[in-house]
Amino acid sequence: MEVNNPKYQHQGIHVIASIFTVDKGVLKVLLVKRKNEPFKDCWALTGGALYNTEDLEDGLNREIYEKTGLKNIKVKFSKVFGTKDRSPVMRMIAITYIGIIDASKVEIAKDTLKTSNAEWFKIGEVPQLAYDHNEIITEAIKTLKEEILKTDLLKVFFPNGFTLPELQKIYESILNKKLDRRNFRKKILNTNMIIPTEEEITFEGKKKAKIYKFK
Amino acid sequence: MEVNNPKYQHQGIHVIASIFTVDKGVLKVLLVKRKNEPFKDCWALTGGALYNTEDLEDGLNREIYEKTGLKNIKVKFSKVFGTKDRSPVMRMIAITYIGIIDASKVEIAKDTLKTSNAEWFKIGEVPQLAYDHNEIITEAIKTLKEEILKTDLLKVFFPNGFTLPELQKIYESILNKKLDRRNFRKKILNTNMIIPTEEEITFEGKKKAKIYKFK
DNA sequence: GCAAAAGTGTTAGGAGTACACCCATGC
DNA sequence: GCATGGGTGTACTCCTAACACTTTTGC
Repeated sequence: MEVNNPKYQHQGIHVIASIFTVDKGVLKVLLVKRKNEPFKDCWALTGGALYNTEDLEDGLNREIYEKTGLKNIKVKFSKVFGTKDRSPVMRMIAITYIGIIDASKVEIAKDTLKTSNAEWFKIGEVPQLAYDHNEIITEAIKTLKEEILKTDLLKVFFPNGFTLPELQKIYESILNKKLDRRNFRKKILNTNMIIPTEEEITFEGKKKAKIYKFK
Repeated sequence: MEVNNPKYQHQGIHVIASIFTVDKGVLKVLLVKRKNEPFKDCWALTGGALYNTEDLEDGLNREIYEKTGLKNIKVKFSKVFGTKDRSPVMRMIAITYIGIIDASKVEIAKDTLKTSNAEWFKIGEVPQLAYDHNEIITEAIKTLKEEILKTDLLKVFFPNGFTLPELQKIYESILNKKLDRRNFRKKILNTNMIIPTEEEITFEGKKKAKIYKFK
């Protein structure tokens, strides 16, 4: 290929993460306010231009760190966005991911080199965002709902184990629907992703609940 | 973003298709021989550098056309390949797709501006390819096996309808395993993707078989 | 009449879903 | 003793997978 062929010069790769949390039973997504053009002062997802020296997920983690101070976020691929006009500056392809963290356990940097604010927004109260980030979130929520039942993404909420009612609450918040307690137990125990411990704890009720852990 | 920042200058996007066919019960993939560096004279998948003026699938179809003469191939997204060293020339991200055509119904251009040959290779007899294309094919076969049961990708083989034994043969060739005739019928009829016609035809047997069509 | 393929039905197991009652505890 | 949430079992449906015999027809 010809490195300087104008037909495909000035292209770049965005790596973008929709970082979610569940806060008091409500699914939220992390947005940052941009300091720079394009879309100066707009809210946006975390992410940015991939460097030549980085693999995709490494670049994404650098971007997340630069814009929020968060380190080593575990992400899962969601979708590719590549329409030719999605960036006003130059041709950018977006490789998008989802991640989930426990907002109560981390400190988000509100002011960085590139951002002037950072907030958790409820799904449904997300403002108009930079680029095609609104569309990216829509797809990210789909991916999240699919992945959550197949993976241990929720581990971040429970470093020291969890009771099934606790876990179910998180599932319900993300899927945005009530689940039957008996069916949830059967399903989650059948996945082989979690194992019971000998410990018990009282969570919301008066009766003790058994503590489980992710494998 | 700074257009001339060297950290993310000279990046590009590959759009790449693993184009499959089934030929006498054998799954094959289309490869072309490259005329140019890098990987001059190597076999490779169809595809190439996306232009700034094109959406992803449009660019892919242009590349397929330029390298094989094939037009309007229906493709499905497979996977993203983005390790930093996957191209020796510059930083390239590959957005990969699968497609399927009936090799007996098309003419593949063997000599083009960019290719000196084109051949169908049996899966398992694919040579060492350019870039990471061997790995791309491996993933593409996975995607193909998943998509084939959910989509009407196989329509291309049967523009005038098909009998269930015929369709089953193709499925078996792609999945690389025998299927039970009764279970296959039940499953495929349940998908609601095909409808029976009033016509019948003899295919391999002596008894007539009913002709179906994709919706 | 027989070889070769087309067509068909039943059963068993697993996953999902709907649903109701008892248990342990704090107050 | 009662309110609150934790824990459990059963029945139905649907999907999957295994499996054997009859039908048609060309030779």
